[in-house]
Amino acid sequence: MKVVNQNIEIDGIDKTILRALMRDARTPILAIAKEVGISGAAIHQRLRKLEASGIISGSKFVINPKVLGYTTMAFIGIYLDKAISNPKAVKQLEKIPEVLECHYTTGNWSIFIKILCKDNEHLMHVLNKEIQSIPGVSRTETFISLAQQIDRQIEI
Amino acid sequence: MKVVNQNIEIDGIDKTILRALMRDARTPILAIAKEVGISGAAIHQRLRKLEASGIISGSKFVINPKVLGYTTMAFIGIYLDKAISNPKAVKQLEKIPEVLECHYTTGNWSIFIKILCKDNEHLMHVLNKEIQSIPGVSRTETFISLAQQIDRQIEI
DNA sequence: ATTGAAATATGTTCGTA
DNA sequence: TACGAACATATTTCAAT
Repeated sequence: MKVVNQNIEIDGIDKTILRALMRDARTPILAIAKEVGISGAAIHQRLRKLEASGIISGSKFVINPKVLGYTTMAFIGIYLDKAISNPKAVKQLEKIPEVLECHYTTGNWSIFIKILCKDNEHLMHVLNKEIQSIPGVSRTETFISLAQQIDRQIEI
Repeated sequence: MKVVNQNIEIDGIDKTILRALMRDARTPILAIAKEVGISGAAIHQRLRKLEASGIISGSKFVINPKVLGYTTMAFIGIYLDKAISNPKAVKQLEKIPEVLECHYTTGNWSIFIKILCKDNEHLMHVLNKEIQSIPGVSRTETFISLAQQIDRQIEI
């Protein structure tokens, strides 16, 4: 597990910087500087500090999967045989690009995943041909997302 | 529902551009230009086209919640009374910053959410005080994520 | 669609307070 | 920490192909 600095002091200016960049990673430093009322150089220096602290884990372009025809999101609870090691199953799941998230969870399932497919037919294929064929997968329970109402990061 | 252009032709160069920016939203255009072997101006023009197509829905700084002490992720299936309208419940969930995702799903639950809390105590508070107190919420089922192994976007 | 060059805008460094 | 000025890079526009 990666060690991260847990002793960070984030003041209001830092929060403004982070909030602006969480909304739009390309917000110019000088636009933020103008908003908070200090110089661009100071914003730049604070950004360096925030990066060093580990609080920023990267910046990403977010693509809209619907435009590419991916309209069917689903959550799948997976039951694994005792025999198979969970990490081995995760390695197989990593090879399936439709799997966007994978968690070990408490409760009945061994593994819980989020997948994104083009349509129900595609979902069925991934479920029956890709996931069910992983050694150790005994049973799955699928919940299709009919609509996503909230999608955001934690509040700073 | 937002209308998006479904008739997009994405060639290999577009894919290289998108993949670079999905990895790091601040990748310089000229670095991409060098990688694919065409001019910066051409990359710039393709980026404009991709933005106009709607395939890019934004760019974000990704923050590492662990550094802020948020270490407990959970998924919660929510049962709603027939009486309450689902959108009303969603409106209440929007007010809870710990709720990162919210879906209408097939299956037993009316609503399925992902939440991120500092610890189990915090999770219990959000569950018992914030979520259970929403009018119409009759019962919930909680699955705590012990570890997240995969977290990514769809492959381009 | 692509190019190179020019014009703008933005990011970064540094000496100083 | 913060500042401004100097400097280095990056983005954007444009006429031409």
